[in-house]
Amino acid sequence: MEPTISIQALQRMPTYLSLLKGKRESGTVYVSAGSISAELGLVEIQVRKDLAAVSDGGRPKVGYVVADLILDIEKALGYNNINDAVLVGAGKLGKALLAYDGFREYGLNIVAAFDADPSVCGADGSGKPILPVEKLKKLCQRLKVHIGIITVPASAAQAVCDMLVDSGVVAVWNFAPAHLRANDGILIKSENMAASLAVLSNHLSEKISKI
Amino acid sequence: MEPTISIQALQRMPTYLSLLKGKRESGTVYVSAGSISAELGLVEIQVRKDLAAVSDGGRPKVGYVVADLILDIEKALGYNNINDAVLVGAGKLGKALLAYDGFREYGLNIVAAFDADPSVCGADGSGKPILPVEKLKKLCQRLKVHIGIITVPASAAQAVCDMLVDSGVVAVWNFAPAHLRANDGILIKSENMAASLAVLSNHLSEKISKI
DNA sequence: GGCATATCGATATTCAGATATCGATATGCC
DNA sequence: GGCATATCGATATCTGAATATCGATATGCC
Repeated sequence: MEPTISIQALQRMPTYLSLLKGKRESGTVYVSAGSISAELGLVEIQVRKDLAAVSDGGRPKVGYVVADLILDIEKALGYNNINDAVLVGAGKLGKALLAYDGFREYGLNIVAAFDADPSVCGADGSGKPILPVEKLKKLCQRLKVHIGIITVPASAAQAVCDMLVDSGVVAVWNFAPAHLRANDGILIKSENMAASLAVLSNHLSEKISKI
Repeated sequence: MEPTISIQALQRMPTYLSLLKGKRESGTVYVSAGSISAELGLVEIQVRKDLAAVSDGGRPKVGYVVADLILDIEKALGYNNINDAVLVGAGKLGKALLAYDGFREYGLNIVAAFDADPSVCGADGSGKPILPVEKLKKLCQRLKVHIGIITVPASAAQAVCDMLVDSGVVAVWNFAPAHLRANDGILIKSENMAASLAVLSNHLSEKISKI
């Protein structure tokens, strides 16, 4: 194992995981790559290759043991050790993410939010504190936080990113519509809605023009 | 033109657009692929190839005319004609998107939200109506809405997707952590946070294990 | 126990996108 | 006007992911 899974394969893992957990609930013990692919609308080959990258528990004629496969995937994803994260930018989106507790399932725990505007600081409805951004570095270092979530306007995003990296963060989840740069070894994963909209919009304009 | 731009290139367009608009504001008239790449931290080649896919206005020694380039990109993306959209699932995320008015800039206008739960229906703080899901099809057909946004739980996502397609939607923006299927010609763009988290988490577990 | 079959794993092949190379062209200086 | 240079566009190579092919192996029936 440990053959560095491709990004795309990694991104499909949560889907497998969710399907497998459903199967486990309903008491299914074995599952084949073929049945998974049929249920998810993917091609069998891809499922098999993805699973091969994280597990070697597949047996011909039988398939995979559901419970084992779940553990293998979770291990590959690192969901076992819950990761603490900080969030910077307590605007609308920031607060929505802060209040959303579904991330725990994926091993993510937001411990605190930060904002440059002191008027929004204080306790949030979610129970998580919103702190002045000056306290960011200290808290990250004290709690050994390695994940930072950016929900500030685009213009401030790069500065916040630098600040996070300086505080010891090695994985950044960026929701600002900006292209961020950081040294090697720092992973930046952008949730760029503008980029998605570009794809949708382009598809639509091609589609409509054909009508 | 019209050489079907690659998805990845499309997704980079909003970044270019935002940079270019900044330049236009500040009165810059010409811009070269090299300077763009430097400012965004990309490689020059890629910028040139991306721009070549949407514009032929580049002149040696001079570069591109900022204003023309903006128009070319917007034309390729179809931002000129504002697209109406409906949103299904007026939960936390749904309401946040509904209230966010920044999408207009990208040519997207959410006209109404729908929910299966009648108790959340009515007027929203945003001024957009939240309607019972039974009215979805009629409204889509009447207003010729072609974009649907899904913010329901994963278990309901596929059903909602089918319903949208049946109502005439050809581009689906999916925020549910589920893999959706639809006929050819229907574009499904998923904003899968779980997938992103998988990448972050995996990076982190590899990183930490090395320490 | 042997054979048919479901299913996996390993090894090609193909494809799309990213990167590199090189020639072409417009500008500006001498 | 001619030459140096910035910058573009076209073509070629490389890389990584998706897809296809085929042999290997475990099960269960006869």
